[in-house]
Amino acid sequence: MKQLLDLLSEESSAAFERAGFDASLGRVGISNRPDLCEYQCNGAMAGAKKYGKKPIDIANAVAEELKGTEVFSSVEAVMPGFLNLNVKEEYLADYIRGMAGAERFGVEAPEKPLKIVIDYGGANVAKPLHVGHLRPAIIGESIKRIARYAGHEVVGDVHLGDWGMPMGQVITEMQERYPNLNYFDETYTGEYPEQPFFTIADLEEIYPTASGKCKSDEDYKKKCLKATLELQQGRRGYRALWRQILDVSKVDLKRNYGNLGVEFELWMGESDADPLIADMIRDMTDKGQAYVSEGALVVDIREESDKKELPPCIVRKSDGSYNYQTTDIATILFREREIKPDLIIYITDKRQELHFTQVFRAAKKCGIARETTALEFLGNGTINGADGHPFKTRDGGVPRLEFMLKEIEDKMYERLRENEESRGEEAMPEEEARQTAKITALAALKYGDLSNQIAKDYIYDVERFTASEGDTGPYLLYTMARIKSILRKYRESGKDADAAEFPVPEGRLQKAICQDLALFGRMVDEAFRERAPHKVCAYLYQMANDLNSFYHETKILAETDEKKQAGYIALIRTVLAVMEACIGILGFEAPEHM
RNA sequence: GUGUCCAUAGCUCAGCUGGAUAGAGCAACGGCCUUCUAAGCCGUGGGUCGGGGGUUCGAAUCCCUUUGGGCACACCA
Repeated sequence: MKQLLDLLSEESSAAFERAGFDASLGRVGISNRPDLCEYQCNGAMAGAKKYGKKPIDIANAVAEELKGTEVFSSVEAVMPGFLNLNVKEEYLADYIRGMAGAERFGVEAPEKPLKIVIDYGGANVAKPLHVGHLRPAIIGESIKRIARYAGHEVVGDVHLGDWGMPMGQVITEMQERYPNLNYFDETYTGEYPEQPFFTIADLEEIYPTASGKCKSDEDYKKKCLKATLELQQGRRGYRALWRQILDVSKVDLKRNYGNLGVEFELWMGESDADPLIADMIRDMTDKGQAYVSEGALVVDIREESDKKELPPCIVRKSDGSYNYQTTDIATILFREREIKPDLIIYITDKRQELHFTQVFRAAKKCGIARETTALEFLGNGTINGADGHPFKTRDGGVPRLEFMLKEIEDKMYERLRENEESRGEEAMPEEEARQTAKITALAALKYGDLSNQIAKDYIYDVERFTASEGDTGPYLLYTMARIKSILRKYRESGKDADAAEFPVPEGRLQKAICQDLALFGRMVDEAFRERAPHKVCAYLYQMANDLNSFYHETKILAETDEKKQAGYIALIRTVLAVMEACIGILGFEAPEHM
């Protein structure tokens, strides 16, 4: 269905036309002075020059045309030329009834839905997830869901780091430790064991060890580079070992992403693009797009409009191996062949922007990405500690995701128990309390992250995110738990909460809630267009605020007028449903009770 | 050095394609639990929107400049 503001704009635009002005001036927006009106139109001022009239005269003329419409309850032209509008309660109620009865609250799929690939994992095989993976995962999952809700066809790809130097490092370290294993025997031609000889815990120890040695030991680093190259060139034992490392790692990664409420449709990796690389490189070379420079094969990606000379894109290193620019370009080729997307969105730390600029340009220049495929980089800011520097553990290490989650879950569990006690309630069974704490913790973490703009850094503060007050995830869930509690009791009294009809709002608070509800579609649209989950957060917070004010003032279950009560029930039921949809596209859930 | 992003209340952040008196939360202070979850609600105080210029009827928002900071800048991802 059409968005409320569009409907209001149509009314207003028609009035501009009837008064002899351009319809485009009629755009209606939300009032920035809620004390004066609900909606406003500033077109009279914009049109003053064009028509050589005073803004207020235009506004007055339009206001005259708008009087007596079905839509507005009041229309007022005020100096210097604002058009202040209020909407009829009945109109608003009808609109929301329409929303409530429609699929996805009236959010319509676009005429031509886009096929979108979102690349937001970036996890590396053999390395546990850490702070750095948190934002891409959370943001990517949310953008994926927003895009899907907006009616597009979307798949998320984890795009595992399974083909670069870290693989060579792990293999090298294993070879150092267990040189006699037949994986390392180049003359061996038999089968390799089915079961890996190592666990995820081993990998988590081996990789950092190898990585550390590389920094201090040149010879060791050379071995790693060599192993990487040989792996990529297909050395049999290495491939077998690599496959096992991959399998062990994937199980662990799936579990960890799962705990974050993050799911990928595709578990592709850099290695999946590998078979395409040789032909791709040959093609680039044949066409003269790639040439040798300082021993490496590069693609020039400079453009006239550049303010700065950009370094070329290296597609093959001077030692003959491929780096992540190669695999990223080959991955685009892979996606073009297999998926043919209209849009690929990459979500990674914003520090990688130059890399993606190079990759995108090279892919376009070499005709690997079609003209019509939009390649988009969405760089996220870093998570900082209280000191404003990248978040670290006490001893200066990189915090692991698992431990961060655990910390925040424990915090929520504590709060839950404290609140039960202060309310004098019966304590929840242990298992339920843990589960509730888990759900709430994830909401606290994700809301704390997503309520910030993507590109900006933010300060990670467990105390603040889990806080019992303010603009937090728990606050939203608490609001929802309150609604659920009322609905539950209403149903327990034998009444049908779903049968209640949405009421014509009475009073300021109810109307405010209705206005919030009516803007849902616009919010989804905006959140998708601007890739801005924080707009969903802001919307939710506004909604929760208005609902809580209403909640406080109106005793719903004590209401003796049954019809009135049913109206209240319909109101809060609708709010709950919309809030559910919102947290759904943010990527978290609400508990029944907290 | 070059490019790029950022700078809004003591702290953490919003501010919709320029619009009326720049908004929230935290912290501070003052109210509200015999009634649906007080993880709540209501209120008070707190701002030269980093500085300076410009465009405009109108600028936190657009342009220029300046200061301060983050980040990136050929074979690591």
